[in-house]
Amino acid sequence: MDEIDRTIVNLLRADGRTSYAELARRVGLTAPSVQDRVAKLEKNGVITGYQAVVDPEAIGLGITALIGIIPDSSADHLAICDKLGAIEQIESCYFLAGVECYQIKVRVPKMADLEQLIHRVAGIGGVAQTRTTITLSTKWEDRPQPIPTGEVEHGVD
Amino acid sequence: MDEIDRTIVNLLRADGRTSYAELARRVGLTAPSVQDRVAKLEKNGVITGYQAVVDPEAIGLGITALIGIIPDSSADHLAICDKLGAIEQIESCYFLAGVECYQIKVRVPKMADLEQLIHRVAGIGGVAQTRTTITLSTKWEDRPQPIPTGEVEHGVD
DNA sequence: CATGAAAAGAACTCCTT
DNA sequence: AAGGAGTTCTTTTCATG
Repeated sequence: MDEIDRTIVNLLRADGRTSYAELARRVGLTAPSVQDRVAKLEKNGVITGYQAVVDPEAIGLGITALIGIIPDSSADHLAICDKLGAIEQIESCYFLAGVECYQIKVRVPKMADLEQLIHRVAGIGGVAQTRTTITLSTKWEDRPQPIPTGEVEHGVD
Repeated sequence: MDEIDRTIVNLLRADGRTSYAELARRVGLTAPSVQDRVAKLEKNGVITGYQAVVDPEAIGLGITALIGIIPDSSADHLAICDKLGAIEQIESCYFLAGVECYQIKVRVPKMADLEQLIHRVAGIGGVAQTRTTITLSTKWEDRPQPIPTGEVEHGVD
């Protein structure tokens, strides 16, 4: 992971469809070399995939909500995660250092869907309480930040 | 936005580098037709971009935190948003229907960076209080959910 | 709105340094 | 780890139904 790799990753985060040829021009290498580097970045788990970024409102998911989840003290967390994972409306799920052990972000078309979803989450075994907050607007999301230069090991080379 | 468009968007969310040729095979059209549809989806704001998905830990951003922000009653929200937007460690920013008007998600290499960041946020004019929660683990993030079929208008065609 | 053909460019593999 | 050459595939444009 040198300066060139960092540049490649930054470029691919800004535009995931940048061609190897274009990347090669930007970093001053040839396409096969860049392809080689990208393959290694993927293999080493630095780049884990590529996604089209979609406007949720444009596909009928106009309502976004954050739900904090408080489990029972004796809750089975593996089971809770499994059950949460099965709910496809949950876009992200964090395990937190707080009373609300989990925070999930959900997207639904209508308020009625949100209500149904909350009941479903609240009904999961081991879930004591939920707290839902509606997002009124998304200022920004998934904004890539530059890779810090002071670097860290990442396993296999 | 018909069934074919939905399939294309779903495929591109799952893998943003899928070629037009491959998409064409999957939806039973030719590459130029698919290219045409994708161009329209981009033009209409359904697809807003493409991103490589990067493992934050692998690039030295091992610490993720959620920060709730409570503003003064008389706060200038445009100014707050501007100041928050200038902080590049903030990956996302939501305006919420709650006491904590904003929730931001930040990523930093070290705890010392988080501390510095909290002070910076707390120092923004109009910010009365912040509440930071460390994420102990990310169960999943940015998981694309299928596009609902009962559809919604999205402006220009 | 989709297709087919044709030209340009990119990706991929192999091989050399 | 990078560059060069050659092959294959894709992208892109354009004319047509």
